[in-house]
Amino acid sequence: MGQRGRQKGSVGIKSKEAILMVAAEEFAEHGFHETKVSTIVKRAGLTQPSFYLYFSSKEAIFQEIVHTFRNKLIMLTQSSRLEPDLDKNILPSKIAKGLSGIFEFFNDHRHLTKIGFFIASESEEIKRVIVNHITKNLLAEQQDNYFRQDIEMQTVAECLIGAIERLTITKLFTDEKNPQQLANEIVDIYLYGLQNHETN
Amino acid sequence: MGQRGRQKGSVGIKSKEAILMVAAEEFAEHGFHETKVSTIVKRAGLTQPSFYLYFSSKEAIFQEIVHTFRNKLIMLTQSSRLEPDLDKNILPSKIAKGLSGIFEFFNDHRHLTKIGFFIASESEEIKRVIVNHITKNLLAEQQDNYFRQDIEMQTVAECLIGAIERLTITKLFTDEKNPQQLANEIVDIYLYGLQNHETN
Amino acid sequence: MGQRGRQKGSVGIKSKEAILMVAAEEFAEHGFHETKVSTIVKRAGLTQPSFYLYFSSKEAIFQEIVHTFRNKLIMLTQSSRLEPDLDKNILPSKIAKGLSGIFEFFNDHRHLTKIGFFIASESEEIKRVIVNHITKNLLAEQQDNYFRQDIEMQTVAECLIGAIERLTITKLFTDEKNPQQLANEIVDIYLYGLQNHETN
Amino acid sequence: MGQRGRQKGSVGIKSKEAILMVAAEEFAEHGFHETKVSTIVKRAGLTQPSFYLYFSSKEAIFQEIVHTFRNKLIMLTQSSRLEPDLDKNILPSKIAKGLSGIFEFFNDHRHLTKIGFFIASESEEIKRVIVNHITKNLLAEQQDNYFRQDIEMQTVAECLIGAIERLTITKLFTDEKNPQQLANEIVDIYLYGLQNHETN
DNA sequence: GATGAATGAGGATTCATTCAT
DNA sequence: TATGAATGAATCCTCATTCAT
Repeated sequence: MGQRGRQKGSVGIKSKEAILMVAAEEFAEHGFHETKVSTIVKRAGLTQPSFYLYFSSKEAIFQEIVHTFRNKLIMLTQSSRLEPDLDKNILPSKIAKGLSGIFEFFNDHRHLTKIGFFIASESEEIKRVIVNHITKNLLAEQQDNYFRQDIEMQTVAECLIGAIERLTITKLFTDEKNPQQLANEIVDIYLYGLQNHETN
Repeated sequence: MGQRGRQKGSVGIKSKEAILMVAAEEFAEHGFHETKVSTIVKRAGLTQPSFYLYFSSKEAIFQEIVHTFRNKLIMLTQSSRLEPDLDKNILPSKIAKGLSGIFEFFNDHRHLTKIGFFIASESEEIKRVIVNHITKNLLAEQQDNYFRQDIEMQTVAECLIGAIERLTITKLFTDEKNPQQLANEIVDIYLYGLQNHETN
Repeated sequence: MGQRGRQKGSVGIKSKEAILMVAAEEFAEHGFHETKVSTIVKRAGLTQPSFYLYFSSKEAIFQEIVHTFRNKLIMLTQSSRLEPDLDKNILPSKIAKGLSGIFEFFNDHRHLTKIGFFIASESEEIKRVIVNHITKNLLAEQQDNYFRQDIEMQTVAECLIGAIERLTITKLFTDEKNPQQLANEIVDIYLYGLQNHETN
Repeated sequence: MGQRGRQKGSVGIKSKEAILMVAAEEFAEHGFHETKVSTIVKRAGLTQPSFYLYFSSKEAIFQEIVHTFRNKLIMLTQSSRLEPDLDKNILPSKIAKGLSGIFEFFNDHRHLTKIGFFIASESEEIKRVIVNHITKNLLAEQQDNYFRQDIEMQTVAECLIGAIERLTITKLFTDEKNPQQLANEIVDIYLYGLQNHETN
């Protein structure tokens, strides 16, 4: 009621979502080329022409998935800006919270993450988005003297993304550790370093 | 007469190496599926059947490249075992040396690195090899009390690999930084952390 | 209650005519195969299933259009029979009138003409209809001694149709000349020939 | 001997020609869309991939055929320029010769003619080429006073092409008349007209 | 050691058409 | 009278791979 025109009914929406869901899984698991449209539609309970009712091509649905991931990720980072003037004692937990948010997000969207972070050719650009975000936060904190002044923060951000990436694959997606744990460990390592202070 | 059967002469070797070289470049740049045998041989100045004189399949040449990378990498790690009982003061430079060795290696084999580290499906396994190697070294040093006792070294190793990975792509392969610089920065970050010690 | 079953109401008729109109245009412009049912209905403001409410197939609507053209054309030719015993002096204008009638008709039904005369596989047969008609008229006039006796009138008729065809495309449909002009020119050429009589 | 490099051997040439031959026949008989690549190669004794060894697409082979026709036709018209200063008495036979050359050509290349003259979308442009050629010749003769001065020669040329077109289809390709006959009849009609001179 | 020629196998995409509402 | 949703049936085309020389 109130909705008119070529609006897709709920049935169509369901079909489209079924396709998207299956496609994400297939792409995540087998990559772009080894994923067949025929497989996607079969698993979604449809036939090939139906696929083209909702997506103009295999390339298009892949892009749609990548963009979904990218957009969600950008929203996540934007909602997690560190406010300034925080107490130094709670900085670690603040950072941990940000990191665990990312891990949480990855955990909740495993297929999307695999695609957008590891399979898509845009993955480099997507990572750059987060690196920039992290860099910005780190620089602010560095200026507030929370961090050492002699470190290049973009490099740190790259290291962090790398760490996140690896831990996501080897610990998070294998269910060995949860987002909170991973965030804490990263904070611990990156904030205090490996050096043994006691015997220092 | 001294040569029997499939013994490859120098001409054949040259052809094979031409193919391998081009293939590595193509695979590195376009990935496995988007690299066509026809392109490889064309660029190598040969024809398609010749390809199969040297490699049983496209899959096979890809594997050969991946294994070359893997083996070289393993050799590298094995040659860089940290000897025990080192002076704490030179530990950082020792570690940096190991890291810069890795970066050096990656730098010298950019195509292979892209393939073996980012494109091959075995890349996870390959990374595991290095992670294990690094972990072993870190554990030894941890037991020798050089490092904090409360940190899980495998996690550190994963972080390191992630950092190496990212910096390789974003700094090394873009010629922004050289192996030595990257190694030093990593050591600095991971050893001492971001924390501002002075104001601590 | 007075309407039973498939009786088409005025709404349906309008839809059908909208489809026919668009279809004629599309077929005329793009030919049979390059015209898509989806395009027709979209332009007619309807959906694909509606199309099949009025036409059993794409082939069917095409045929309907072709037959419409064919029938109209036959009606035209039948209404333009030359009455016998006409004055020799007005023969040219009589013929011109017949020809201009044809051009007029083509001009008023450009889409139909393109389809029925140039696109439909039945176009040959349709042309034969006119050729026969023209031949009949020519023969009558030939017997009445208005025309040379040593000419095969069917050949003349074929030539005329060819001329009409070409001039329709290149002069009429490009709005370079009007039906009357074209008719006159044809009469002039065919009746008196190219030969220069004065210097003869 | 003397030939080196990527030159196609005679076998390949034969295959390509076989494909071309069959394709011309199929296109001529069934049109572009109803002609399937699969049919062409099957009839040529090959498989589908072989088709793409010689032609980049179905569209491409069609174009190649059309261009072949177009080029041959242009060569024909260029070789048949009417020399000036001819005797008025032999003008008819000169013109007839030119026409019969065209009919001859069409007769020798029936498939090509059907494609290039009736099926290809470029057919209009191709006809324009000949119309221009004929127009040029006619104008020259008109200036030499062989023809009436009060006739628009481009219109005549269009009529001639139309006549040729129709007679080709209905008389030549049905083997009812031969090129010479058709040429003569056209000359007779167009030169002297239908008018009965005797009773004039 | 090399190639001209050919192919098996498969995959994306399109389009006319229909079903259920 | 009309449509959202779906599909059967093709068709073009690609690519790794092989055969015969």
